[in-house]
Amino acid sequence: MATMADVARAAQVSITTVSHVVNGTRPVHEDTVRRVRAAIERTGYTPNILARALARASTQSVGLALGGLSNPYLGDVIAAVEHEAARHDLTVLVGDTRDDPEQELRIVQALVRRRVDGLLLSPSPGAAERALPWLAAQRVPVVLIDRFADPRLDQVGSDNEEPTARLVEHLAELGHTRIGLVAGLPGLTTTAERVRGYRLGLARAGLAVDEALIGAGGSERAAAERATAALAAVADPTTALVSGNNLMTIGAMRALADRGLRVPDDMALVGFDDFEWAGLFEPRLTVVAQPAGEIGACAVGLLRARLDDPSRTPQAVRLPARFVHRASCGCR
Amino acid sequence: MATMADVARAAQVSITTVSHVVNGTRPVHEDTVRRVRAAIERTGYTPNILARALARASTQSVGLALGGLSNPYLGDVIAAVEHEAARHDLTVLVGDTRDDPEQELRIVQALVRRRVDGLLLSPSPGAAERALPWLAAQRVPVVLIDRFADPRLDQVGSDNEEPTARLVEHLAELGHTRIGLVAGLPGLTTTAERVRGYRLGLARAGLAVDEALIGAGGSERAAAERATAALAAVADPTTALVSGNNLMTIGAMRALADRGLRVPDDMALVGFDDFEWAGLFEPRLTVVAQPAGEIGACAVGLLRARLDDPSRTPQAVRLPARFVHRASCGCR
DNA sequence: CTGTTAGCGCTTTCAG
DNA sequence: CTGAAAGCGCTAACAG
Repeated sequence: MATMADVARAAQVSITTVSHVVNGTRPVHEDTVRRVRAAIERTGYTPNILARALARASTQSVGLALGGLSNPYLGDVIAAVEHEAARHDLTVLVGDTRDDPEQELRIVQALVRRRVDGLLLSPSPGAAERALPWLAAQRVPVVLIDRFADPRLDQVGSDNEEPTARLVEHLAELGHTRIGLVAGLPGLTTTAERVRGYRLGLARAGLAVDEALIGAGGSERAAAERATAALAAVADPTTALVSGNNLMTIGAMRALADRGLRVPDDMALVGFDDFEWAGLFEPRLTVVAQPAGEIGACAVGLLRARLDDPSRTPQAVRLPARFVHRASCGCR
Repeated sequence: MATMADVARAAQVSITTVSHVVNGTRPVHEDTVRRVRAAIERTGYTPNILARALARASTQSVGLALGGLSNPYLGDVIAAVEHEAARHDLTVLVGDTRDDPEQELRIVQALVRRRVDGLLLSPSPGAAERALPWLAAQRVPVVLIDRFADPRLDQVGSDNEEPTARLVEHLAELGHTRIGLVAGLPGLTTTAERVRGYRLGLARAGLAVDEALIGAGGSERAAAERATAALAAVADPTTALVSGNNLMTIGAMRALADRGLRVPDDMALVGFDDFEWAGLFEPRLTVVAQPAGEIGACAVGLLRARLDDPSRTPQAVRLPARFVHRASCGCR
């Protein structure tokens, strides 16, 4: 594969000059430019960006470490991050932490070994014990995305409490008094905040909290199926359910369908997270949509800001979620 | 950030020795190993794999360029490729060609600039004019995945013709005589093969081909909606539909629901591609499942084989698809 | 068992 | 407007 030296030889100029025409880093006589470009063409030269990164001590890339890449919400976040990064000539390297602290550490290390300029991380429960301290020791610029974990770091995520409360209130207004929650993984700030929102919503509606109606959905589909089945079977059962994220919503639907319960007639169902097919299911799902695009863009913005001023004081940004009113709540 | 030189100094050994204990590339006295490991610990050393790649002339990474990363089928392929790659200490860099020849070329170039050791590419229509010739000129090892395009390259994909024929025959056995096809993007080998399978299935069932029943679904949801609507409205309309891929199946369902047509009673629907939620829709979808896992693993295998013997003769591998019988075909 | 040394391909002073 | 040369962090002969 052709190198700059090959091009230089072919164009009868120094490597320095080739470098400068490739990067536009200093004025070069236009005839020379032409000769160099021709030589590049002729040799089929393709820059080696590893070598460039080594010499420049910057890879112009950022790492993005998330848990559960197959989650469509995260897909939107990835797309947004890549879009925003591309606008600033940054490449994105993504890795899946699987929300496991050890795997998270491995992924984060892999990214740092690749010398990403900074890192966007959705901290797993346990990040504070493994990945975060390691990153701090390496002095790698980090911004936390989607979930919050450490005020000493820049962080950005959706508002969780208020929108969840709103979901509950909506159900209460429809006359429901036994409203269950399929809650996410304990240890995630998002879970805690959404549970808080659930309690808040009940309180606002003048409803008491029945701890038996808070099911452990584990942030994923299978556990949510079990939790939903349990919630549909308690004494004086629930007539409405709030699900804590998209995967659990799917699980809840599956569990309800399996027991012959129809949504919304037998059980109203609303959830956190919108997803592409939420409007395709029957009935169409009423949900709270996280601002995935804004979150991704904001995260990149925060990282860039920190990159060019490492001593900036850390910010925590909350972005508002959107209530998407469809039919699964029981409204016509 | 600590370098090998820092570690060497801290451990009072040469850089060479540090390199060898880090990589296990030659025997080192165990006391020395201990000293070096301690120094690594102490300095917080993290290897710079860019520098390593530059020195070794190998990045131990492969590029994976696909069209439409949000497609769940491709998600499975990606997971399989990463899994198989990881087993051989290879990292995967993925890029989205959006099935656009220009974007495809850009992505492929970006990957080569990163000096991936080889490339897995799902060729867009038009790859033969842009990306493929460029790659050939660069002499980058390439294996084509999912779609076929050039016998001079290694290629691997699903069997398309026979499974599609099987879908059609199944519908015919159920008594359908007006069977429509929502076909994919022209120019893709997968599309052509599935259309061929459709014709073959009709022939085997003793049914004539009515060209009016072949709709242009464009391989994506929106076009498939339009095509489906049209197929449901032709004179002597179809009573059963075969969809050419997962996205188009979604579009077909949407279009049918919008016109109040129930599956399978008013219109039977079967499709190519299984996807996570195919069993969640009502009715559950009867589909042909591509062997995404095997395809991904095989692609990595072919690339590795070529990497260590560039003069190997190119192989084209067809992997069998699986018929997943559920309810949308109208069977009880 | 360990160290010296010459690169890998590129950027970037410094000098002209 | 152009070039020589030092060096980014690491690997791998080669020599001992």
